[in-house]
Amino acid sequence: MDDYVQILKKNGLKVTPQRLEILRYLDTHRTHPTADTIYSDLKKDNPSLSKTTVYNTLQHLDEHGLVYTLTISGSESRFDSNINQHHHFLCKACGSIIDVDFECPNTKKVEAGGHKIDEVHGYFKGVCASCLKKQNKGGK
Amino acid sequence: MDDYVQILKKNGLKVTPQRLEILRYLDTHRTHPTADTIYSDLKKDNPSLSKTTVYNTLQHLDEHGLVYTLTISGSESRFDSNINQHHHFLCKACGSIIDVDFECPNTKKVEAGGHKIDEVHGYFKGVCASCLKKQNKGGK
DNA sequence: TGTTATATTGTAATAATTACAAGTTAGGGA
DNA sequence: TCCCTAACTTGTAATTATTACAATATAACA
Repeated sequence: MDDYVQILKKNGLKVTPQRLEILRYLDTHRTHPTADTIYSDLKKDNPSLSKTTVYNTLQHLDEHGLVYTLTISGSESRFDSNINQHHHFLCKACGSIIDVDFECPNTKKVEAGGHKIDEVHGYFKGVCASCLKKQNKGGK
Repeated sequence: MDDYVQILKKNGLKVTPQRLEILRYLDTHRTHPTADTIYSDLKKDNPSLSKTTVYNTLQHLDEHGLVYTLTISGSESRFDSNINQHHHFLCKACGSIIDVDFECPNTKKVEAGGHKIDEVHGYFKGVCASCLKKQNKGGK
C-alpha cells in the first residue's frame, strides 16, 4: 500500500508517522528544501512535530542512503530524495537549486589516488537561464 | 618586494597588515583552513587581530577571486588560495582535504541549459589512502 | 600633513545545528 | 492480545559558525 513503509522496513528503520511524513514530503517536494522548511511545512498538519525529530530523521535517512545531503549553499544543508547520481546548479540570483543530470567521469581518477569514494558532489554556481532573461529585460 | 602588496593593489584593495598576513597565511598553509584556524594562528603574533577582520577579509578576497571558498564539510567554510580549477577530496576518517587536479569536463553541459556559471565545485568524500592503510593494519 | 573614506576591533545578535533528559511508542515475544 | 524494552519524539537549552553594528584607527591621496 504505502511504499514509504516498505522503504523504512527494508532499511531496518522503525516505521513512525514522523518518518513517513518526512519521506513523503521529500518525495513530493523536489525543491531541495532545508530542514527548517520541511519542519515548518509539516508542522501545519502535525503541530507537535519537533525540529529535533526532523534533523534526526534526515540524518538517519542520509546514513541509509535514502536522502542526499547538499552543502551547496554554505549556510545550511539541503535535502534531496533523488538518489541517482546527479549534480546541482545554484542560482545566486533567485536561490533556486536545479538538478543537473549526468555522472561524474572523474571518479576513477580520484580513486586512482588510492582513496575510497562514498559520495560525489558536483556544485555549479552562477545565474540561471530564467534570471538571465529577467536581467536582460529589466535593463542594466 | 612583497608580492602580496601587489596582489592587493592590483585588485583595488587597501593594503593593511591584517590583509597581508591573511594572504601570506593562506599561501603558506595549503591545508584549506577554517576562518577560526586562520584567526587563532595569526592571533599569536598579532594579539589585537579580530575575528571579524578575518571574516571580512576572506570575503573580500573571495569576491576578488583571490581565494576560493569551500563548503565541502557542511558545518564550516574552508579557504583555499589555490585559484586554479581543481577539486577536493574530504576524508571522513581524518578530516583532511586533498586537492584533486583536473578540470570538470561537464561545465559545457550545464551551460547548454542556458545558465551562466561562475563557480564549479567538485567534492568527493570517502576515506583517503592513508587512512585506508591504517584501517587494514589496525585490524577490525 | 590633513582629510576622508575605508578598515579594524570588540561585543552583541543571529542562524543552523546538536545535546540532553523526560515522556512516548513501535514491534517482537510471552 | 498484552507487555516490555529499545528506540523514537519532544522541548528546551547549549553550541558553533557567522554576521551586524558602533566606535576607533588607519591607508591613501591631495
